[in-house]
Amino acid sequence: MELKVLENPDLEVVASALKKAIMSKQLIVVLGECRVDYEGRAASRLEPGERLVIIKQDGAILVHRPTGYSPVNWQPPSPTIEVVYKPGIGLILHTLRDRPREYLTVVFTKILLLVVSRLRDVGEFTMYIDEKEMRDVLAKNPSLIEEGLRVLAVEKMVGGGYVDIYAVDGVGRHVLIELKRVTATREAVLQLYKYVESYRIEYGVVPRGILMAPAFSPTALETALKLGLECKHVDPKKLWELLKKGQRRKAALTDFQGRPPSNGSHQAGNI
Amino acid sequence: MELKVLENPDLEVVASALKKAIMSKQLIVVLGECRVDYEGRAASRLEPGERLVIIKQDGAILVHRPTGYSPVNWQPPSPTIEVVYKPGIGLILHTLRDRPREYLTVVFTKILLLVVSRLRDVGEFTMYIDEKEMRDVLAKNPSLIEEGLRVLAVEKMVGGGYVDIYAVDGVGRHVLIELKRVTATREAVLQLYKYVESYRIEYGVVPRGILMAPAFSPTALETALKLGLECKHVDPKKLWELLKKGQRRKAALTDFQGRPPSNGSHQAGNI
DNA sequence: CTATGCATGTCGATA
DNA sequence: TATCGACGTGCATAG
Repeated sequence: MELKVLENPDLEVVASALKKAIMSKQLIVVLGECRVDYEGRAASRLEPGERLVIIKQDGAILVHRPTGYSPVNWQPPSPTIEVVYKPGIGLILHTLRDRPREYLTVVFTKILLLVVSRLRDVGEFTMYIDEKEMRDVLAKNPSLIEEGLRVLAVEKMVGGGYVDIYAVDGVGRHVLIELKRVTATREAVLQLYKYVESYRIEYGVVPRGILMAPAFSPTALETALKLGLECKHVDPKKLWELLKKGQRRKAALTDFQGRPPSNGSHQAGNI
Repeated sequence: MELKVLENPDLEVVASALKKAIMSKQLIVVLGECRVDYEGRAASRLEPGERLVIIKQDGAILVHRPTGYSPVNWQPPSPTIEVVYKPGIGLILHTLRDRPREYLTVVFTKILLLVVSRLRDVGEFTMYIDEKEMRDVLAKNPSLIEEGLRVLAVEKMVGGGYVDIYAVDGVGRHVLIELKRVTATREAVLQLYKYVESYRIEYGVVPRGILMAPAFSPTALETALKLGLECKHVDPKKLWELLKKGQRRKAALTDFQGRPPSNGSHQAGNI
């Protein structure tokens, strides 16, 4: 891996190094004293201080202060990054993007460290469970929602949007299920209500509305009660375990395919 | 400013340097090959690759891939960070936080660069205009919303939430105004509708509902029309200019206080 | 401390 | 391309 490190470099030296690094789409890390101006959707100014500035290989720019999760200033991958050294003023980094039109200007007055590199990163990123997977697990195991439930569709178009699960319960009533992976707020209840109302208007039948979430805010519960909607607890962790088990089983099947099972009849009972 | 830079260091050396740096709350930047496991609200795995890992002075951790704005994995400022070197496995960085209970594990198999430093950053950060400021400017200049409007309150409690501006129009009708700094979606309309409904139930009067935003999505306009809510254009930039003018005037007053104004009567006309 | 709503939200999917 | 909804959203604030 290429790696260039300059400690306490001259601003003019950094300027030319930066231009080259940006041109060749390398990763740049700068520790230095700077001030930052931003204008676009909002507008901000950051007075001078020592910061960590990152220019990524796709042109994304992050200005980080020494604490906190989020960058104080940033620009998503932008095509045009300008570097200018002005004696007496400093090293100016200027970026511009359209849609939305926004600019970000970083003016370095002192550079403590410049790192230029190119990272090779093809490692896959997997999120084990998101709302979609929760939905699929529940759709495949409707008894987790309610005994006797029969799933008719996932992501059914109702009115303007899509309800997560569409089903019929044990006594034949239509059921619309909205799913949340985190604590459900009043917003989620209103979203479900919107579906229930749209469904009523469209089909002339009042369906049951079930909101499933690991927890509910008080206002969510209150609103659901008022609107005649049901709240049901669901444990994402449990679904995740189920999903993992399912994947492991699938993996196992793949692993063993073509090999005669040593005790196939015994295993079959569990599937 | 303290600054330690190690290129291609031994994992064991890095381990002790990291422990010391974390103990003394310094800023750490690592370029290296690693894999990452996360489990908490969700769960994820990141396969090996070269990444930029940052440990901030408050214990916040960011794992960045070579492209994109957002970190692929992270942990907000967490009190407990563990560093262990296991020969044959690698350098393990393990962090845990409660509320929510989440852990993040980074396993380095190769370190290309280690930077330890301490940034001094007391520069002030100013955001020129956010929704709150837009609201205040509009409340102080209600004619920008509608001629003859009289503002009764900002952030008035209605039902569960707070409506941005509460006013009475020229013919005495009550008005609820919801404000958006960006393009208003259907969600914003529903939020306003919630306020209007709550108000109707609470006071037995149907108020006007006005949604103000720089732009409206088609579904927002459609939904607003259906629900009898009004959409009004507002230009954040214009409000920002007004705000700046107000602040400049205020600044000017401060600057000149105690000094006899040279042309006070002329200025008064504009205030 | 929890609940609520904003954010330069960002990001992906979809029409 | 614009819109929509989810997010390990993070974050400040009000109660």
